[in-house]
Amino acid sequence: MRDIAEPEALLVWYDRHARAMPWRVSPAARKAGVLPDPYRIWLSEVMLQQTTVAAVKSYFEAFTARWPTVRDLAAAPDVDVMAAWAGLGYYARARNLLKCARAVVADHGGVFPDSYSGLLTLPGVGPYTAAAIAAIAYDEPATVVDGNVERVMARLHDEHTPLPQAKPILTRHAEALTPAQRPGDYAQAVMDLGATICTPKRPACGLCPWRGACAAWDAGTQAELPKKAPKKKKPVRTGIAYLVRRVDGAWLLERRPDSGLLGGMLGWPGSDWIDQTLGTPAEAPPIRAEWKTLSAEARHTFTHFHLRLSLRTALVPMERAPERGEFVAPEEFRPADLPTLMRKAFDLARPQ
DNA sequence: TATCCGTGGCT
DNA sequence: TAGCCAAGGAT
Repeated sequence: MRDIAEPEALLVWYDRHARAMPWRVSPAARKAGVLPDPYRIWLSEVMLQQTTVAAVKSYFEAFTARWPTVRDLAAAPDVDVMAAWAGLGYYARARNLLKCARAVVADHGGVFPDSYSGLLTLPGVGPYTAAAIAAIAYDEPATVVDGNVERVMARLHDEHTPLPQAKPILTRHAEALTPAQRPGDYAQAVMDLGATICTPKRPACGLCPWRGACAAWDAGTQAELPKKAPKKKKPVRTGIAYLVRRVDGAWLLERRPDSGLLGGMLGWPGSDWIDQTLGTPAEAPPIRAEWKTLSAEARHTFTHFHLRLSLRTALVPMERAPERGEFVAPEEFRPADLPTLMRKAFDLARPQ
């Protein structure tokens, strides 16, 4: 006979095994009445969307050191925030981050809404993030459903319906378990369980506080859950990027359009990127110059395609005016402000 | 509902 | 190496 999964059992486990994170208030401190700053919870949750804790930590520290409050962030220039986000990926998050900060200041007096529905109206805040902020920052019994929770619920209930079709079912299971006591700790506990015990591969069931309640454990199916729809193969696209240096050391860079891939980020001027099967991309030099082609190409994989970027370099005189982009003085140019693809291209082209 | 949107670590 | 995966949201 299988046990019933009890939130209390998970909380006991969490009291002993909660991982320290820069934005987290420990279970002991929460019991003493300490609640985290909603600004820091919001910022961390946006950064954590589809992103690992390890990757987020340094960005979180940098953002909160530079912009300690939502008012500070709301007042920041767009280009500063985009540059600070460079390398973290999914750049729409950074654009929405600013929109959200400015909305909180303009429409909510600089204070984050304390309800799920209020949070859900904010840019870049969806069902998961709204529930996470409500639970963690305000201790409201909101149910968080992220990839960890989906996996834990699929295993607890031995649910074989593939994702994303199974999402509503798994959400109902998660809602049924959410406790009225310590909902903030509980939300973090389920996600910690998924991240450290109920892992995608080789789950550590021997250490799991819910093993006695787990239908997948009983059936021996835990390693194959959750089922997922098969993924499509990524096509290969090719393009050309032009890395232009002026004789004074300035680099020719171009701000990408606000929407679409790498939207709002700095990059090297270039051609369209076309599917490899459609031939080779048309040259699109941003300035008149004598071009050298690098033997190495920049390779980078995005969410839905592989890119092979051919690199052209040139040195141009002071008086030469570009048709696209703007020259950035060497003392103002930081490769770390570029998205990873563009930084790879720079690393291949830069003088040693 | 399906597609678009990054990156780095791990196996 | 190539695929998988991570505290999703917008359209």
